[in-house]
Amino acid sequence: MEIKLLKQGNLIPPALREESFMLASKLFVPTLKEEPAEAEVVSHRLLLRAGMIRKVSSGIYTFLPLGLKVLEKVKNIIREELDKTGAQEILLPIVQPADLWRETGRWEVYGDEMFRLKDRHNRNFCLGPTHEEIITSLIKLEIKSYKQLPLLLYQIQNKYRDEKRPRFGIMRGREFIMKDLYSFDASYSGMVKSYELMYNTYVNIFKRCGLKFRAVEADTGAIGGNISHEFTALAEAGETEVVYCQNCDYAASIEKAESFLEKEKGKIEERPLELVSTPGARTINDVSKMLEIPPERFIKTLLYEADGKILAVLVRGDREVNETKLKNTLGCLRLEMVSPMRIKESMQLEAGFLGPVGLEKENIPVYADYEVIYLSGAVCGANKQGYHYCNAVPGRDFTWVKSADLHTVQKGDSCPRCQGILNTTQGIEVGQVFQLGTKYSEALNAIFVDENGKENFFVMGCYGIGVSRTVAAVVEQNHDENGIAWPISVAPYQAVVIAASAKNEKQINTARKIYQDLKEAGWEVVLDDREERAGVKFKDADLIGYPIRITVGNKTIEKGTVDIKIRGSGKEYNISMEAVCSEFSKIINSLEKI
RNA sequence: CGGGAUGUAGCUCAGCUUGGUCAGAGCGCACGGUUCGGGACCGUGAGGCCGGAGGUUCGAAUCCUCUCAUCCCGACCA
Repeated sequence: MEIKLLKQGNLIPPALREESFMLASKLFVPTLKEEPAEAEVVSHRLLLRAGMIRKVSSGIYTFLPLGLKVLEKVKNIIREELDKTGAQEILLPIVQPADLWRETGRWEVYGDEMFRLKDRHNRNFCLGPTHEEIITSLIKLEIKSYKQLPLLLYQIQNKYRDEKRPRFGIMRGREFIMKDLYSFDASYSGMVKSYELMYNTYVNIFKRCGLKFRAVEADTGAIGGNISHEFTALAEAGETEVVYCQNCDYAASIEKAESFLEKEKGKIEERPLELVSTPGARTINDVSKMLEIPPERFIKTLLYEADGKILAVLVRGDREVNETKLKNTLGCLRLEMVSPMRIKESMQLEAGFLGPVGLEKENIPVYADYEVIYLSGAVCGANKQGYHYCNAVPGRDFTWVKSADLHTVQKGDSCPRCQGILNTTQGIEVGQVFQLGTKYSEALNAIFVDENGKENFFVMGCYGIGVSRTVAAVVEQNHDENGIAWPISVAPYQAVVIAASAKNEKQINTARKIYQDLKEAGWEVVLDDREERAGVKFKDADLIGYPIRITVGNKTIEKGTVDIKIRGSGKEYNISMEAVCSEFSKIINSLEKI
């Protein structure tokens, strides 16, 4: 008997089942009046307070109904734009065998950041931090001919990275949702076309999500490949620094950004090397003041340990070493600065007195930043406690094994393209696109046959969007002191209809009518039917961030009108009840254009 | 992984220095009443073995040791 009922779906009354999702009295949206103690950044705080997410463990979150709705909106925008390009959606597994990762060498490279696990047979697996291996092995088995190319495949999937320090809620989680797309082409030129297609698609996707963003040149990091761009949503809370030119369209991530090399800037008349006593001056600033020579005429010497080998890096005194560039120059896996303690123990010297002169005798290879080798008389440590050299000339007084771009660009530097002035800004990296080439297809021996019957490696690209992070970025850019103000495109619902007093039958019936009309017209609307005071419902509406709020109350009901308030702009309209549906469409249209 | 901090009611916190009516407040929740277009008010009530384990003590939320968790800064990172 019970089974029969279940089959017929009669256990829940149809009316309740249908409506409970859109009645505020039934919606599972636990809003918080007070600031959660655990949250620091705006998006984290507001997503918690608006009842959209809850923390389960550090960096691991549950999405509640409204949070999930937003997530799905973003996903659908992504799907729509990608499907337009001919890309096809698939779903790859989260649990992946270690063997596959050993083939590309990344089982080792990924290190502690990878969640690893064993099955009951003691075989090694990981929770996928990314999916190049698994998709390449799929393509290797299934795609044989150039006639099947190009192929664009994507998935939206949970990814796992055991971050050393998860933070900022869903902005940097250990479990997060990502869209990743992989392109397979028969040639490099084909790959570039796929890359450009994706680049343009990303622009459309992030525009539709209502984000202010920039596409910047980026380092390729652990994914590998040559050319890459990051899509960075501009936000104070962002963790990545972006460099851009005030004059031309050059923009790059701080890891990648270069500055124009001003060879003549450091030129002065060469003088003989001079040892000067600088007791107690441990920093460049100290010595600079003591000798009255500006920091840009200093050479900063830093010791690093790269894959177990000690080396020295030289940058100008006013510069910071860019460890990403250094890593790329050295081609090493692990890079760490040698601690001042260790320097003191092994060289009987405080780190502040390190210098390049005589380092070759110590068998320490020297890597010099380009800017350093154009200095024609610099101050540097003398490798002797309490002493510095003046007038050190590169090539004359010391040598180096390699010179390269090793410094981090700073605000005010010159643009490498046009020599305009560079500026910096903070951002949230919401997407990144890579030209991978054949890195993975070679490692996994993934081959197709071309039109001449010859075997070739697939030429690949990969393209990621942090979906959950994008949600956080949207909140960072669209909020005020009262809460979130969702762009219409990703809002969990387009509107809320509030009966100022739910106990007033006339009000609640009118509100219900408007709600049903809008719903029938195809809009996503919530009816706030809770028996709360109006203020409570307004506060919640602002916090949750419904783009449009329709209020039915005593102020207007006698006149046969309702109030419509736009969350983003704060604009209010008083319109007649009959016109609600048509006005609503107009308002939505105007909001979509913004 | 280094540095700092915090764990007491669903949430935000007080109490810990000086061990003994210290199991507290506000919000939230339940019930009753008054209110009703910007997080109202009054009353009543439910709810916590004070993160966990060990120790010191006649007695521990409070002191000591260990441990776990969380957050912040740094390092690290598609």
